[in-house]
Amino acid sequence: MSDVARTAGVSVATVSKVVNGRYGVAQATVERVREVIHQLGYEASLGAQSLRSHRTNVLGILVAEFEPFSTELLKGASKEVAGTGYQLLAYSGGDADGTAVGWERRSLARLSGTLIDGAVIVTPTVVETKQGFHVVAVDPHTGPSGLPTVDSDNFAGAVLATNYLLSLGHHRIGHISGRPDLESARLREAGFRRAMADAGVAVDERLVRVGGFRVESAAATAAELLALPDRPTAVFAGNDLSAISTMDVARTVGLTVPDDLSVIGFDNIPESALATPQLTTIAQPLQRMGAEAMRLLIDLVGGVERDLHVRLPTELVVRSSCAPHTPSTGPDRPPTAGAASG
Amino acid sequence: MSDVARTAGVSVATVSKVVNGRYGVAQATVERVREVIHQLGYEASLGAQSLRSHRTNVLGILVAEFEPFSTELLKGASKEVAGTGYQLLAYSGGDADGTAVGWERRSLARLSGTLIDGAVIVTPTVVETKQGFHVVAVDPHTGPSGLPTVDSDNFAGAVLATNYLLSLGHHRIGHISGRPDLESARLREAGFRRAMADAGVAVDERLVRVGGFRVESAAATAAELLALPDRPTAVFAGNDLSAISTMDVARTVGLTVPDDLSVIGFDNIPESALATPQLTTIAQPLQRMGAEAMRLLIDLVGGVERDLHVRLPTELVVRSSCAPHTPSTGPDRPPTAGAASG
DNA sequence: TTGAAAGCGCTAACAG
DNA sequence: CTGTTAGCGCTTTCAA
Repeated sequence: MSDVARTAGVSVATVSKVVNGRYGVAQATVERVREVIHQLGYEASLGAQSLRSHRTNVLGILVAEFEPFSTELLKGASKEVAGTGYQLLAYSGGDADGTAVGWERRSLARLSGTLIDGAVIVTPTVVETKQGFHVVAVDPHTGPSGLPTVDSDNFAGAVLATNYLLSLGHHRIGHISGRPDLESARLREAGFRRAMADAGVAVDERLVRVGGFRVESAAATAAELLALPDRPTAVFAGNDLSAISTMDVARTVGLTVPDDLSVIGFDNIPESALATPQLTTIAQPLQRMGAEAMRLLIDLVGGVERDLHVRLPTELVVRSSCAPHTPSTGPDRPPTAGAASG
Repeated sequence: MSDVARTAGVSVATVSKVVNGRYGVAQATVERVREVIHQLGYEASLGAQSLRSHRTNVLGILVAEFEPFSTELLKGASKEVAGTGYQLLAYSGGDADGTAVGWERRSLARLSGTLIDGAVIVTPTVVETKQGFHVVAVDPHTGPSGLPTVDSDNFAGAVLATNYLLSLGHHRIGHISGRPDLESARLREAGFRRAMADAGVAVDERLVRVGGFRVESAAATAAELLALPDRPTAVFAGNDLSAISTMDVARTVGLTVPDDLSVIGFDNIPESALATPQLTTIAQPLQRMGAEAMRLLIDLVGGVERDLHVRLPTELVVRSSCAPHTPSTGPDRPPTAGAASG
């Protein structure tokens, strides 16, 4: 900026005024400075600018890592933000294995005082709101209470998934649950149990295990499940990543999906359609969730009064990873003719 | 930081030393300060820190917008960066319609003096390198020359795509080309022409039109192509987004893909498998490209001597959007009931 | 071993 | 209308 000032023969203060369109600068000066700025390709440093002004027109989206779930949100957020005059800054603050708790607090602390005017945080577990700084949570720990939130109807989705499996005649249904600290994971398990109860099918507790929503941990859990003497004939995985992991493990131990094992996921990340076989799953409107979260944040920053909680519907997407339960599928059932249907 | 200093009964200078692990602080003081930092949940402001120290351990990845192409790169970059001690900051600096030229220069100028130690820029057209700041380009304007670069073998991929269409018996093949300012787009068109020439098939210039790599512009181009009295029987689209757009347009004008029109794309973004019908395409190893770009950047920042250009292979992914050319496929025939096969 | 002071690039008050 | 000055939160001499 001092370069610009020197070249244009004015002070940095004047340049600053021109850059920020403040009143009180002669038209001729404005034009001269503009010209120099253009020539020199000057652009204000985000760091310095925000340090001083506490307003940057940059909105943050904080994630642990850039995986399919968060990048889908990002696509939606990006579309929503286009044309609003805000820019988007996505920050990945998780560490190596993505398990470190507290990344959300750290990232927020690093960016919030400066740099960004507000933030969307993806699957946060603990976030104490700094006052005067706006935060929106997507799929958080605490559920609807507390922070402004965007999520989907996890409970209903889980019921949908479980009922679908039941309707195919499955009874020994396993559930690989997600991160126990996430409300969504708890609701999915609760939905699973509700649907089973409503159908009068007892849940075998040995078939319900934590998978943690991540590829490696879910694979370990799936391996345990499938090694059981009376293994499940169907698995409802807590998310698509776990489901895809489960299918991989099934293949490894010589099981064919969906003939020997039906698998259903949750999320409908694009990767679920790329899996072999293509994954049947419960769709969350991921991009829309990202967009809604940004909209909510923009409204908050702009002081717009509005509903602080957005819940979007889920739906069943039938692809090829589930099949009717047949006698030959079950390790424990005596042969019965015909496919069951509910 | 002054809060911490006050609470711990020391000066901010001392706190800074503790935070940065500098020598010359009594062990007892270190522990006391650490304790306070922990209690207060203090985290240094990225903005202020970088303004002063010019080293942040944050690497940037600059994109025009978060669409499927850049988010795939992001996934790869995220994995590569995990465990290196760097954090990833993705910045979307494009404006509303994503067409504004110069976003790369602006974003770079805003972030480079401070905030990030180096950057990967996705599909830049013009970038003047500031010395002392490391930049890696993915799929750039200028091709291999100039900046350190990561790209894929666009020419070979285009030949692959065209030959595949040719092998299915198509002769009237259209090409919806990409952004003329991108080397990749030019190479894809060149590959198309080469393959056609090698096969002794003349290119009808009316069937080669700019689509610009984006959904809307490609749709307009596709509409023109399909409205031609002697429309093509197959289209090689410059990227998957254009290809999917083309399929949408085809449906709109009553054409069935692949029976009436074969479509092949380029990129293999996850969305291509979600399209109906599933898109046959040329795969670029997108995530690997993102990872390689980060690796290259990390090496540059770390002063490692290495090859500054990485080119990765492309491959044909056959799905369901292409079919053999049959007489009934031609536009000059009256519609016939029944499937066009045999 | 510690703290006072200067300054990173910028903006905001105020004086000229 | 313009420039001088102070200070955002931090790091870094340098003196105590």
